[in-house]
Amino acid sequence: MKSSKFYVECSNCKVSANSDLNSLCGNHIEIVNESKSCSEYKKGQVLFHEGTRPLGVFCINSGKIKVYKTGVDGKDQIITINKPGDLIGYRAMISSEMYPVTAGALEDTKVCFIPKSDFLSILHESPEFSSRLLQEVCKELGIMANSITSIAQKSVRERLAVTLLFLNDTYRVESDDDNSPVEINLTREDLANIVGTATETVIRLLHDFKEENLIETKGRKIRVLEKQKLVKIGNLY
Amino acid sequence: MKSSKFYVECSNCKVSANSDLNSLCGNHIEIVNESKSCSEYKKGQVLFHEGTRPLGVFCINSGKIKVYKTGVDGKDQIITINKPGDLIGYRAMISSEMYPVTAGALEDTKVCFIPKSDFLSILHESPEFSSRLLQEVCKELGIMANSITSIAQKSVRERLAVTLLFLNDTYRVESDDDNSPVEINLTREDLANIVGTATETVIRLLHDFKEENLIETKGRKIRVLEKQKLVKIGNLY
DNA sequence: GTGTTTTACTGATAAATGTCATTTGTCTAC
DNA sequence: GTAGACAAATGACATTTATCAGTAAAACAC
Repeated sequence: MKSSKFYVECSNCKVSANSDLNSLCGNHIEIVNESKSCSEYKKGQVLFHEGTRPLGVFCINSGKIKVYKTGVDGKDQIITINKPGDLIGYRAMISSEMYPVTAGALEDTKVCFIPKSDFLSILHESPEFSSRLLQEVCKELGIMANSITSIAQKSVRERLAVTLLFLNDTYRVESDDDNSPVEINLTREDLANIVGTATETVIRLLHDFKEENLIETKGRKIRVLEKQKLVKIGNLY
Repeated sequence: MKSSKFYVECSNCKVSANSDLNSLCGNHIEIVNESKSCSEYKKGQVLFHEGTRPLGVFCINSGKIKVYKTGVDGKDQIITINKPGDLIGYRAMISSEMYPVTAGALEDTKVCFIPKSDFLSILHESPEFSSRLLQEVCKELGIMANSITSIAQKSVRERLAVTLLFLNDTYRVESDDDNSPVEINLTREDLANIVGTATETVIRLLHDFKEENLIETKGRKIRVLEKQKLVKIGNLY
C-alpha cells in the first residue's frame, strides 16, 4: 500500500507555515512529532475510505489529495482538493462518525499521520488549536454553502469556468507570481467530478474555451490564459 | 421590523433540551440570560442578510427559519431549515467574516438574540461549549458534502423524494409519534429552492407523486403517505 | 366575508446536458 | 522504446429540465 517511508521533523517542516498545526505550542508540537508516522502515497492510492472509522489525522507534506464522495451509481463527486499544510480526516473523528468521504492521492503525495488518541488529547489541551480548527471549519461551511448554490443554479459552462480558476490557484507553485502560467494536471474525469457533470460535457466545453482562446491544452494539461474572461463567464461578481 | 417582544428565562426554556446552549454551566447560562433579548419575527421577515456583519447569535424558541443564499440571477438556494433549539448566525462570527447567507422566518418565529461580545467571551471561557460547537460544525460539514453530491448526481425526482422525507421530519411536532401524519407547509417556490430546481418542475413532480399515492395535498400543505416508497425513489440506501 | 394579491397549476416549446458507441491519442509499466 | 491500457475526443441521439405564457385557485389583509 504505502510504498515508502520518509521523515521530517515537525519543528523544521516547511509546510507548517500553511498549517493549522502551527498554532500548537512547542510542547504539543513535540508530542505530534513523536507520535506521527510519515509515509508516501502513490498517485491513485487511498488514504481513507468512506464508511470507515477514523484512526487519526493526516497532514499533507507534499502533493495533492482529492476528497470525494461516491454516489449510488458509482460516480464520484469531488468535494475538495487539499494541498501541503492541510489537515484532513479530523472532522469525522471530532464528530464521532464514520468517514462520510474518501481521500485519495491525485499525485504522489507525502503525508504525516497523527494517531487519533494523540490528536484528540492535544485538541482538548490546547484552546488555541481547537479555536483555530473551529474557525477553519466555520469558514469551510460558508464555502460549502457557496458550492451548493453554484451547483444548483449555475450552468455547467459557468461552473467549469469557476473550477478552472480555482484549479489555477490550487496548482500554482509557491515560487510563481500570480500571473505566471500554471499547468493544471487532472484527468477529464476528475475535472468532471469537481464540476458535477459528465466527462464528455467537460471535454466539449474545454474545446469551446480553447477555441475562444481562454485556455490552452497540452495533452491532459490545461493552462488558463484569460482569467478575467473566465471570471466573467463564471458570473463571479 | 420585529413586531413584538416576549420573554423567557433560559433556565426554564423548554427548547434548551435541544440546544447546544445546554452544555453551558449555570454561571454562563446566567450571562446569556442577562444579555439576551427576545423578539418575534413575522413570517417572511429577515433575521440577517448575506453580506452583512454578524452582531450576535440567534437561538430559536419557536417557529422555523430558512437559511439561504441568493444567486446572481436572484434565485434563492435554501441551505438549511432550522428549528427550535437551533443556534444560527454564529459561524460567520467565529470565522470573522460577513454572513455568506441570509436567514428569514418561514413562519412566525420567536428568537432570543445573544450579542456578539457575550457569546464570544463565553465561547472562549467554556471548553465544553466550544468543543460541542466544534462537534456540531464538523457534523454539518459531512451533511453538506452529502448535499453537494446529491444535487450534483441525483435527478430532480430523486431529490424531491429525499427533501419530502427530510421535511416530514422537520415539520413533525414533538408530541407526534414517528408515523403520525405531518403537514408540510411551504410554498412550492421554497420547496423548489431546497431541491434546487424550477418551481414548475416541483409542481409537476408533486402531481406525479400524488397520482402514485405517495403523498396527498390540501391547498399548499403536503402529507407524506408512503415513506418507504419515497426512500426507494430517492435512492437512499 | 370580500376583494386583492400571491401562489398553484397546466401546456407548449426550447435549451442544456446526459448517454452510448466509436475512434484517436496519450500515458505508463515493463 | 514499445505494447497494452487508459483517457480524450467526437458524433448522434435521448432525456431531463428550464422557460414562457396563461388560467385557476388559494392565502391574506381588511
